[in-house]
Amino acid sequence: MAKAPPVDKRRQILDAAIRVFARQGFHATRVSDIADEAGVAYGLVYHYFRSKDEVLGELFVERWSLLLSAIEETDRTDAAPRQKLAAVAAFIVDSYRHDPELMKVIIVEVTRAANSFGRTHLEEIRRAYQSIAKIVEDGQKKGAFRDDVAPMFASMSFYGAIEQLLSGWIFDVIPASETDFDQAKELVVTTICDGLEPR
Amino acid sequence: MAKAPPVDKRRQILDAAIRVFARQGFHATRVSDIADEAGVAYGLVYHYFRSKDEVLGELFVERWSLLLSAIEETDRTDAAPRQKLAAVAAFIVDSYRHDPELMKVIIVEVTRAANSFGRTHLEEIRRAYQSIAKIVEDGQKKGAFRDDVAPMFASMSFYGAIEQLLSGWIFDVIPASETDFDQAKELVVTTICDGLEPR
DNA sequence: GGCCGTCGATTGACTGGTCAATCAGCCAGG
DNA sequence: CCTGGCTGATTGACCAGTCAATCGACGGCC
Repeated sequence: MAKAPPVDKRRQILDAAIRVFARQGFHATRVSDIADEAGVAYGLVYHYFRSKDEVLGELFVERWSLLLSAIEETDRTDAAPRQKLAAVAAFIVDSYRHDPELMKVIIVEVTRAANSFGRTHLEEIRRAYQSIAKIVEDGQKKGAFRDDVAPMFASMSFYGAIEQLLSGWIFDVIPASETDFDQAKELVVTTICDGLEPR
Repeated sequence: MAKAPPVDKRRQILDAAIRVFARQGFHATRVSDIADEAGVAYGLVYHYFRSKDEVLGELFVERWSLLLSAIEETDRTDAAPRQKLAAVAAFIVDSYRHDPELMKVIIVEVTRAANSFGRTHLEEIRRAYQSIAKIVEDGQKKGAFRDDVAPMFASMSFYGAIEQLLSGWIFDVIPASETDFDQAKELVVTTICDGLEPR
């Protein structure tokens, strides 16, 4: 018999951590909560990770590197700048649609918590802003975007708008249905590129 | 002799808390840190406040109610919708310029930490979004704004963009000089109202 | 004036409970 | 029988919140 695929306990712990962090928040979860949720002994968490922080760090890095690749990948495309922004927005919104718990953890505990834990990852977060800024800068060179707005500034506004929407969904401030997701993707881009005032 | 104005220890504690929270973050500050910074005995903090949370809560409510009034006040004005948004942006940016430490604490520990502490104040936070949404809705009725964007959605994008800029300043992701502040006020409004694409 | 009682403000040592992290071994598969 | 994934009781540190004691301003009373 082929040896039973050994359940990957490390993965099991990470997945359990997503659920528990999403439910209780990072600070309020004890390492024993993670172990219990994973159906694993307390000590095993420390066999695979040096600390509770490292568990969260791993979750963040896993997903953030995907985002970084997605942005940079998109930028290499020869699509119109506006389309590139649309692709980035779609990727982030779809990430949330696909795995809301993980995105909640990343946004709430890392991205928007740069003071405590996130400080460690500021460099990676900044890199995402920078990549989006590059798309904007490129659009300006091509005359597709007005050039009186600093690219980094536009990038922050764009990303900030998206993250605020995710936060709204996460905390039930605004409704979150499938159609809301699709509209959101489109409307962020419309808002940022066309503006609120009629053309 | 008029009796010397008794130093208001309560205020002294609140002001010390702003400094310490801004420096170390809420979770990392011990109540003794606040007391030390205020030059006051440990127990006195508990004389004036029921808990460490209540200290932070007080700081938040004090300032957030100002923001709320400012937005609602602005809305009562008969200025153009775009001008109203500009006024709101200016108020927030100026709040940061005037007292960066307090704004850092509010944003990092409450507004962007809705999971842990901020949950208690979700209602007040939502009210700010709602008030901004009202300005947008009004603008749509007057034909000043396109009406195919949900007001609440536009509001979240607008506020999210501003908050992201403040976060950028707070964590030194983007430079923060006096001229940056002034430009930011203007550019958020330009971006949101006119869009990035040339007219 | 001098004395005393009251009461809120202030002090800081102490307690109780919580958890992250360690570590001494267990056991299953080779 | 040996290796290393796995176990979970234990330890040690940390800290929020309590509380009993002291201080000092003020007013009433002789």
